[in-house]
Amino acid sequence: MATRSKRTLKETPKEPPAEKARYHHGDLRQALVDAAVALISEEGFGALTLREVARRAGVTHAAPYRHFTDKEALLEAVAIEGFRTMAREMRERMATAPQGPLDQLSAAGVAYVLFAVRHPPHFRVMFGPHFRHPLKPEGPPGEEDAFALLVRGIASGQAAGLLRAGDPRALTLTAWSLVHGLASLFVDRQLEEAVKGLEAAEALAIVQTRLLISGLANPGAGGNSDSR
Amino acid sequence: MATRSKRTLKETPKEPPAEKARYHHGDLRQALVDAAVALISEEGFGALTLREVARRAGVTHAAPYRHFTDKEALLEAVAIEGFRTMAREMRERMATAPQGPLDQLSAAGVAYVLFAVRHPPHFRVMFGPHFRHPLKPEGPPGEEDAFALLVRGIASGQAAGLLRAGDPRALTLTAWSLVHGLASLFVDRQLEEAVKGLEAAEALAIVQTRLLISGLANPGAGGNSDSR
DNA sequence: ATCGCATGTTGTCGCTGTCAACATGGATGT
DNA sequence: ACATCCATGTTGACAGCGACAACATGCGAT
Repeated sequence: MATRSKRTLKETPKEPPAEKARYHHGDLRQALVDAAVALISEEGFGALTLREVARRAGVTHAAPYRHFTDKEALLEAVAIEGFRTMAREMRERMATAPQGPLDQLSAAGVAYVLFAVRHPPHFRVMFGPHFRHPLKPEGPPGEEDAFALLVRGIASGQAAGLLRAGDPRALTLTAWSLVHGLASLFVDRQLEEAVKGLEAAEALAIVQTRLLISGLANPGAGGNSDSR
Repeated sequence: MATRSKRTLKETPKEPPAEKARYHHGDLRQALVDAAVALISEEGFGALTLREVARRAGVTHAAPYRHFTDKEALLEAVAIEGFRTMAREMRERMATAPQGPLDQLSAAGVAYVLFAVRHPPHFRVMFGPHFRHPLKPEGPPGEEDAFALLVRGIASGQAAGLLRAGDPRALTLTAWSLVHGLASLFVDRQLEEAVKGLEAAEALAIVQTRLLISGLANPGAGGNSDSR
């Protein structure tokens, strides 16, 4: 088997890029997470098996237990990776969007939906019925998670007088529900087959977030958008 | 136990209410569905086992295979029951609500959310990652499903000039996403623990649907609601 | 060079999903 | 009335899975 030699370490006296150790395998923990995501994506949720994940990672059936206490712990790692990736993608899209509060909010919402479309296994694990506790997002300290980004977007819009006044928590929940619902409908394939491409999903997400934002706009203000 | 003839194929002199048979057990098929729902509700999704379901129904471990080809088929039966119940609850709430288009739409949305809060196992199975095909709602002929009720609510609102003009499909998707997202967040326990009661959920759903509807209202029309 | 402990392996157990063969009894036709 | 049929339920079996214990290996600190 021409797989990557199990030890890339030979020398590499400089390998502190954080994360876990890399003893025999290299980075089995991450390899298991990746294998789990690929397996869900290819074979569906029912095919997710610790033993198959181990097989794909090239180790025996009990090796995963050195990194995860049980199957649920592996899924939890997938979920945490998903929360971090989602927040990162939202921040990235917001960075390349116009800086007005409403456009920022729209960018956050669109990125939320697109994350789900691009990473269905992660999204399903994050919000699926696989955990006992609600499972907090828990990103690296100093980084805003997806929910915080929405909260900030709503607050900025209200502060600028572009969004209607009122309990910001209610408006935030409206925005969150809309993007979460749209993302869920995409992932669960409830939408007409017409919108199956990534571009179609993006276009739909843009239409929906703009529609919502214009609905939540301050009736007293002039326009519906702050970038045109 | 009131018996009911099994097949409608032969003669069915006086028993066309359809449904399945009831030989030895009575109505094992429905008993298995009920047991599955109770099991998910009590022990969680991971505890759902065909053998445990059979145990709870008082039959041996292979009996379910006389009614369902496999575990997925049992879940499909749960999902179909859920779709029918959801549509029925929505119709019931709409029947007791004011008859204005916007109040009807709001009632449909609130009932959608409340169905999820009241029947989390059904909701999760309906929209979970448990099936290969999208799984069409499929209600009894002549009865509108949940989506059709939302479509009709939007169309009525637009026809009455109470909702903004535009592609009705876009507005319908907005409404569907909002209620579906709110329902999903409730079921997956992503919301603050503050709103854990049924009344709190209902109040929140009412606030959210009204907020959405006022956002989608026709700016040309006078008020936001048609019942006050 | 040595040793310890993290990492990976082997073997095992109970449980599950699924199938085949068998048993039972209610419905059916004459 | 009665023999029969077949839908329903049972028994037994097999492979695969999650999880654990005991064992083996080798990296890294000493």
